Amino acid sequence: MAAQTVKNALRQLRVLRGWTQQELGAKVGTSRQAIIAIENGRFDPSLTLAIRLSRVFEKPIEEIFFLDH
Amino acid sequence: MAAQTVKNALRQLRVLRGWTQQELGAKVGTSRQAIIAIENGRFDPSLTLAIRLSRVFEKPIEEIFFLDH
DNA sequence: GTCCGATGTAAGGCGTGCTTGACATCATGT
DNA sequence: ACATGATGTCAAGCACGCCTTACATCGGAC
Repeated sequence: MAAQTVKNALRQLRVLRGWTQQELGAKVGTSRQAIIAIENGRFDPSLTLAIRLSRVFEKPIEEIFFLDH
Repeated sequence: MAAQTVKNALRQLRVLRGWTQQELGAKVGTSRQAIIAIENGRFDPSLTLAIRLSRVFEKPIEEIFFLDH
């Protein structure tokens, strides 16, 4: 089953900027489905993708992704 | 090909603190071999592991892992 | 010269991250 | 009624992250 261990603020940040999932995917060079899966907690992004996301949102990784405990 | 796309300052930070690879692995809950592979650029850590590493080094992820371009 | 800690590599295996393509739903607009 | 855009799901497939076990090397201490 999978399941993510990291929570994230992707959807909130994306909607705030008025971007669609497809637009965000294009910005960071990944697929629309990958964005959906990450936003909905089906799995965690790779470190590479997390860094790209933090760049397009102009926020440090620690303010986008949260690991419990 | 594989190969990492993210460069990191793990070895430098680890040696500065006088930790062995095994000790660092234990601190972040991973194996000695995984630490070696990451330090030597055989692959990138997962986001979860990157966050754990940033915590034991008490440094933001951006100061440990570097993505080109 | 031998032991041991630290580092490194290799192989087999498993779950996950991500891809492409196809299809479903719902809201909005015409 | 129909089209379109945004979101979501599913499935097959591939590469990677990480594990365990095992073995090799090198340096320092005795």
